Amino acid sequence: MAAVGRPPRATIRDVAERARVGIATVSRALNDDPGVAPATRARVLDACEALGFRRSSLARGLKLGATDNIGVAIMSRHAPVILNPFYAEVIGGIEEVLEGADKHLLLSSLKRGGDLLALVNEGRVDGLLVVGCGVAHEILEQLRSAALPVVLIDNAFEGLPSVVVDHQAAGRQAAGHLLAGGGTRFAFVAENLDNPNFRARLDGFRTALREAGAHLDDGAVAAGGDSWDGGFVAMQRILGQLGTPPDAVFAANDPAAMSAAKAVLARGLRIPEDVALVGVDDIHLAAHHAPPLSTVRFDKRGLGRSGAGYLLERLAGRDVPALTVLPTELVVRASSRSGDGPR
Amino acid sequence: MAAVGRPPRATIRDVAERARVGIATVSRALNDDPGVAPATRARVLDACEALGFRRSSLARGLKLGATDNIGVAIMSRHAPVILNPFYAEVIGGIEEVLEGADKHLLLSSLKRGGDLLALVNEGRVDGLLVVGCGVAHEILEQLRSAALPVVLIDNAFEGLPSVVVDHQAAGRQAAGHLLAGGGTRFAFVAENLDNPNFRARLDGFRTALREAGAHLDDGAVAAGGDSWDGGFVAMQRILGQLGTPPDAVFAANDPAAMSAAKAVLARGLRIPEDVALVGVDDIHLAAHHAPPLSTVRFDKRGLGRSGAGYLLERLAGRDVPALTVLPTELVVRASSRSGDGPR
DNA sequence: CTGTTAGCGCTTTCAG
DNA sequence: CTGAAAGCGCTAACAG
Repeated sequence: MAAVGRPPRATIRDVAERARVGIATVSRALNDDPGVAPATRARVLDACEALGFRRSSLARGLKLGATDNIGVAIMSRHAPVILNPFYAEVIGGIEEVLEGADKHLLLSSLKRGGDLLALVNEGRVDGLLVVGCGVAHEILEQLRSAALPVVLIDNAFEGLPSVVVDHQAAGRQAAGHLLAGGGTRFAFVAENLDNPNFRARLDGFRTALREAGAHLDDGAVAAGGDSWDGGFVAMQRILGQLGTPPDAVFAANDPAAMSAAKAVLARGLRIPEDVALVGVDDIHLAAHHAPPLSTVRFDKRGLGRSGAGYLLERLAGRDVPALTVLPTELVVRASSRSGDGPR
Repeated sequence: MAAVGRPPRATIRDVAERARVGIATVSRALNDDPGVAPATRARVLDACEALGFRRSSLARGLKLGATDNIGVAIMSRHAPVILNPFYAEVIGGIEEVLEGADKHLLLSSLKRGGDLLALVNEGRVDGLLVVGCGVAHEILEQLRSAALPVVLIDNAFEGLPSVVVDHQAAGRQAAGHLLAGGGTRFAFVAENLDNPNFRARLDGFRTALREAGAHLDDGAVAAGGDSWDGGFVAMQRILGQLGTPPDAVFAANDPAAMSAAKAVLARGLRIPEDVALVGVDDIHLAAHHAPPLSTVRFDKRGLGRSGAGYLLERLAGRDVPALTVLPTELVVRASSRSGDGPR
C-alpha cells in the first residue's frame, strides 16, 4: 500500500536520451538559448513532457549559486507571529511581489535570532526580509555584513535598507486633529508601551501637543495589557486617576481604541461630545464601530510590497534607498467629529 | 559602496585545510559520526567557527535528495489568501510543528494549480501541505501519484491523507441548540454559498432540522456577498421575503452572524428574545459582541498542527490515517439563550 | 547548431 | 580513525 515502485524522477540525461541529443542541448532548450534548432527544441520539449521532467532546483541552484527562495523572518516579541493581522498584511504584500518575480517565500518566525544567521549562511535563500523590531542589534550588525542582501521592514538600522511607517507622524496627526477639535485634556491608551511603534506614536503625540502648548499628563498615559481588553483597562485606570476625565483620547491602535470606548461609555460619557477618540490602523471594523472610529491609516500591505521590491532590486545588483518612510493618513469619522462643521 | 570585496563563502574544503584534515573528516564531524577522534572533531569545529562556515543546504540536499523544506500551498477561491485569518491560524499551527522538526516552510499561494505540480517536481520541497478546497480534482489526482508525500488540510480527497473539520456537525449542533431553545422558524445566512465549508454547515443544519421534523424554507436561506456586510444583506433579504420573521438564525460564520444581527436589530427585533442567533468560528470578537454571540468553535490551529504532524510521519516512512475529522464544539452565549434556564 | 567535459559543495563508499 | 575519489543533476565553457 505504500509508495513502492514509483519510478525515480527523470533527469536531464533521460530527456537527452529520449530526444536523442546531448544533455547540453537539453539544458539550452530549457533555458531558451537562441542557438537551438527549432526542430531539436521541439523534440526536447516533447521528451520533457513525456517524462514529466522538471529541472532539479537543487542541482540548478548549486550550479548557479542561487535558489530563487527569499527568506522572510518575522521577529516579534509579542506575538504568535503570523497570527498578528498586521504581519499577515505585510506578508500579503511581500507575497504579491515575490510571486510576480517567480521567487519562493520561505517563512521563518524564529525565536532565536541566531537561527536567522544560520538561514542566511546555509545558502537556503538568496535574500532576506526581516519584518518587525524584535531583532537584537548584534544580529542586525552581523546581517549587515552578510553575503546576501537584507532588507528591513517596520524596523530601521543603519547600513541595512529599511522600510518603515512614520509612526511619529501618526501621533502628530492625531494630536493636531484633537487640538483642532478643541481638546484640552489629553490622554493616551495602549495595550503596552514596550512596542517601539506604540512608543513612537506616543512620542509624536506628546511632542505635537507640547509644541502647541498643550500638555500630556503622566497620569493620562496608560497601558492595559495585551489581551483584548487592554484599551478598556488602560482607559479605566486613567479615568480613575484623573480628577476630570480627558476630553481627547489617542489610542495606540484601533482595538485599543474600541476597547477604550467601552470604558468611556460605561463611565456615562458620550463620544464624541464629551470625549473625542482617535485610533491607529483603520482596521475593517473601525468604520462600523459605534460610533465610527476616527483613525490614522497606513499601507500595511505597501510595507511588504516596498520591502520585497527593494530586495529584488538589490538582487539585481541595483542600489536602493537606505530608508523609506511610508506616510500615514488621518481618517476622520464620528468618534472625533463633535464640533467641526455640519453633519 | 557596493558589496565589493566580500570573501566568497567558505566551503568544506577550506575548513578541511584549516583543520589539517580531509574533507571527509569534516563531513563526518559535522554529521556527528561516532568514528571521529575527539581531538580531530574539536579542531574541525574550531575551524568551522573561525571561518563562519555553514554547510550549503543546496549541495547537501542534492547529495541527500532532500531539502528540509515543506511546501505549504494555500488554495482559496475567495481570498487574498494569507489575509484570511482562518488560514493564518492554520499556518500558525503548521509553523509550530515544522519549527519543532527543524523544517522550513515554503509558502505558496498559487493562483494556478499547475504551479503546484511544478513545485512538487522541482525538488524544492520534501513534502506538501495543501490547505483549502480551491484545488481542481485533476490536480489532486496528479498529486496523488506525486513522488513526495502530500497531506490535505480542510479538504478531503480519496487517496490523499486529509485533515478536515466536521462542518456538517457544526450545522447539526447549531440546529439542535436552536431547536432546544424553542425555535420554529429557521433561517440560514452566509456570505456566499460557493464555499464548500459553508455548504456543509448548511447541509448539516438542514438535515438535522429535517430529522427533527422542522423545515428550512428555501426563502430562508440567503447569501449576501463577500464584503463585510454580507450577513446584513442576506438577513435583510430574508426579512423582506418571509412574511413572518425567523426566530432562529444560523450564520455560516461569526462575521456573517454579527452583520446579520445588525439587520435583525434594525428591524426592531430583539436578540435573543425574538430571534436566537448562532454563528461559527468563535472569533475573538464573538464574546464581546452585543449581545455576546453563540457560536460553534473548532480548533483552526489544530488543523495545521495535525496536517503538519501527519506529513512529518509520512516523511519518516510511517503510515497515517486516510481521514482525520476534527470535532466542533457549541459555545452558548447570550445571543441564543432566551428561555433555557436562569441568567 | 550540437556534444563532451569540468565542476558547483557535499556525503559516502572503499582503502588504508 | 582518516583520506581519496566518485557522483547527486545541472550549466557553461570549449571544441567541433
